[in-house]
Amino acid sequence: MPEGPSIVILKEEVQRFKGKKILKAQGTGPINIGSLINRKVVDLKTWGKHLLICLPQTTLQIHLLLFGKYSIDEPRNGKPRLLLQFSNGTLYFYACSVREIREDLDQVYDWTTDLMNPAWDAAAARKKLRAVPGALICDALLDQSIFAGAGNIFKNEVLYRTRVHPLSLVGAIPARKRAEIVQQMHRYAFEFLAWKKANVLKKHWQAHTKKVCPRCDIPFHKAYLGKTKRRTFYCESCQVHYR
DNA sequence: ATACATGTTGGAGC
DNA sequence: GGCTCCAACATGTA
Repeated sequence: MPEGPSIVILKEEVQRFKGKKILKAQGTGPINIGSLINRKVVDLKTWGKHLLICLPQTTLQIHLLLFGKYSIDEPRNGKPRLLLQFSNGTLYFYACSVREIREDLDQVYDWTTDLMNPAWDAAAARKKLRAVPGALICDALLDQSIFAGAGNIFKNEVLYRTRVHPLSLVGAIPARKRAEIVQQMHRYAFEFLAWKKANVLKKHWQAHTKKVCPRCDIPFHKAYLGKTKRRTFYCESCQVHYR
């Protein structure tokens, strides 16, 4: 469910509620549910893995985390974390984090960090990478303050495409190669979006969950690497270890 | 059925 | 005070 492109799809699916008034709201958690009634959805945005439901004066931030689910019109089993009913349908969110943001969104979010946003700034990402030479690249690619919206699939696929070993030190990777990684992160975000929409995302995985390197045919390594200790699939032979 | 998975946070312990 | 590490959370699937 949750990487940035999937949240963009979610935003597109809920567009019909933009401009609509909340007729009924239910939920658990820190939100004052009663205060939502009769307020209008003035905009729908995303930043990284966050869906932002903009109301006058305030914004609801939905993060689906690892297991979050949503549905439109058809409730699922269990109690929704948030339910919003409009004249033209009902939106349900389950097992997600729901927060309220009262500050101006432009103060809270740096839109240039979001891979999916037109404001995405590759040069800024390169600069942030330059600033963390001691980090492992497998951790840096999951850093939401550098690549908002990227997740574990991005990490595995982009490191494989660019032939970079996940344990490479950011500072040891040549600047040109780092630039290529940044560019591929952005490119993969939009390929992910297109493939997910066409229901063929998994078919295009070259490394993630794979057992054998499609390039040289030797077995992939699977390990839980970096500070993030996330599942990593890589080829010791094809991916260069910069250290 | 036990483990694992597209993720983040909050608090303990340095 | 700040950094790091780990437990905790939530749910469907193999």
